[in-house]
Amino acid sequence: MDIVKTAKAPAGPIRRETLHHGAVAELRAMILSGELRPGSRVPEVQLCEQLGVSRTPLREALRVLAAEGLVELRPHRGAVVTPIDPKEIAAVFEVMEALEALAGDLACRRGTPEEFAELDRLHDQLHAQFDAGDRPAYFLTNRQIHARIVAMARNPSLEATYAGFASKILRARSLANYDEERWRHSLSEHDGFMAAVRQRDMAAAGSLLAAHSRQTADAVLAALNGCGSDSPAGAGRQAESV
Amino acid sequence: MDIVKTAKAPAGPIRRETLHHGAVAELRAMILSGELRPGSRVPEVQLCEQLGVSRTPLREALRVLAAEGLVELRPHRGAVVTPIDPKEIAAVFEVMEALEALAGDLACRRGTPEEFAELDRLHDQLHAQFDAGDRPAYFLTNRQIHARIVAMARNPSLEATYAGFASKILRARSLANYDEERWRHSLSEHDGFMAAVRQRDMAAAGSLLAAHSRQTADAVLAALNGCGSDSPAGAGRQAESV
DNA sequence: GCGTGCCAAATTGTATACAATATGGCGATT
DNA sequence: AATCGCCATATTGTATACAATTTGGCACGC
Repeated sequence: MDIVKTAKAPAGPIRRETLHHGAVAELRAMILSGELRPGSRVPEVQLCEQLGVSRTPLREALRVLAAEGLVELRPHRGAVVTPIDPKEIAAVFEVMEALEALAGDLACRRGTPEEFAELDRLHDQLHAQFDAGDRPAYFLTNRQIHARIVAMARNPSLEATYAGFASKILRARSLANYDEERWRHSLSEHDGFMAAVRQRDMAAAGSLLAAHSRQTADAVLAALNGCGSDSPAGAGRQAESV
Repeated sequence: MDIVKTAKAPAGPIRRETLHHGAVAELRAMILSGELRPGSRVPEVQLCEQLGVSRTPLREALRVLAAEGLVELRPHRGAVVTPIDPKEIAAVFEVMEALEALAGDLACRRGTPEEFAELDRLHDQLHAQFDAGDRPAYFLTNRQIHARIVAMARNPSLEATYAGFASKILRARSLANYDEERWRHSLSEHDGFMAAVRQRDMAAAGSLLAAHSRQTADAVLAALNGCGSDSPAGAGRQAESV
């Protein structure tokens, strides 16, 4: 077999960084984009030739993703992409709510004028994309706004934690697009916390962001399991997903 | 076809853990206990024979710990135990405060009577250990109490995130023992939030736990900055650490 | 016909061998 | 004598080979 190091993977060769680091990025993207669907098994050798790397760096990448919670490793049974468990997503949103509140508060305290202006620009863009009915663009801008707010909090630990939770939510959301009414309501919530942010009202911005997260949680969870009961008090048992 | 060995007993773990999984646990313990000091390099081969494993599982373990933030990997330069950065610890505490508040709130909503009773028992034990002047036992019980509260929140994501942050704080605290006055004050804070917890007062428990976390942060950060930036070797200054 | 025990194939877990890169020392040159 | 450049060494990054374990199937017995 000819191992051609110059072989270009379709998604891009991994050259500057180490192979396993690049493999982590590739695999994470594949999981978040849905290319690797939740619950699907992940045969090592198949991914090896798909990414153009050997088993060693690929396995190291899988361990990292397992630590992030995106895949699950079962000894001697292989790895599976972590299934979307409504219970778990509910739990994630519960923490996310607190993180959003914290981020909103800190962002108001620590953001620079330039950052606030950038936030305003993105918010206008969000409105334009809503008016244009461009859902994908809207959601991208939406994520950028929230990421921007978190960055303004000047807290790398918060930023990293937030990113991890956001990725799990993103996977769930990709399975559950919510309807027009929720979309409109989401935009009005953005109007709300942006008003608080403009006034540097830490308390209001935090609680409005938390409320926005809670509303999003309700919509996503409703779309996930249909019944959509918003009772956060769940039983302690973990439901095994199908 | 069913072999009875596959019984899933939560308290009866089969020692089927893979080598890299065990290596992760070993290394994490070594880092948290301070056996591997912050900033020290981590030569692979040396650890290999020390742990009795080959390089492959060890490297996988290092990747996992790097994802957790306990070690840093520099390409072709080896791994180092993540240094204690006061800035980072401050950031960690900032998030921790929000997590404690959330945990306290949820624990009041979802804890069982047995768990509340257990909490009371641990709290009494804490007092006894304070009266006995047994610092190590006190801090162990302290951690157990907080872990118990987080468990009562019935949120695995919160629990995992909390554990990660707690481990970083633990490393910092091992370098910085705080004084008698702070110790006494810490106990009174425990009295405070325990009173709220007993009454299932979610708001009070959350805010008091957050305040306790903030006070702890002040003490730890003060001790960290007092120690200076770098201590060459473990001087006998910290007599009762851990 | 159905259940049980064993066996073979496949896949993962581990170890070792090879290649690439960073580091420290040595010598030549100015 | 000091500095720059090169090279030897050591350590990490990667690939492949080997061992262990699970799983599905099959023959045998009831």
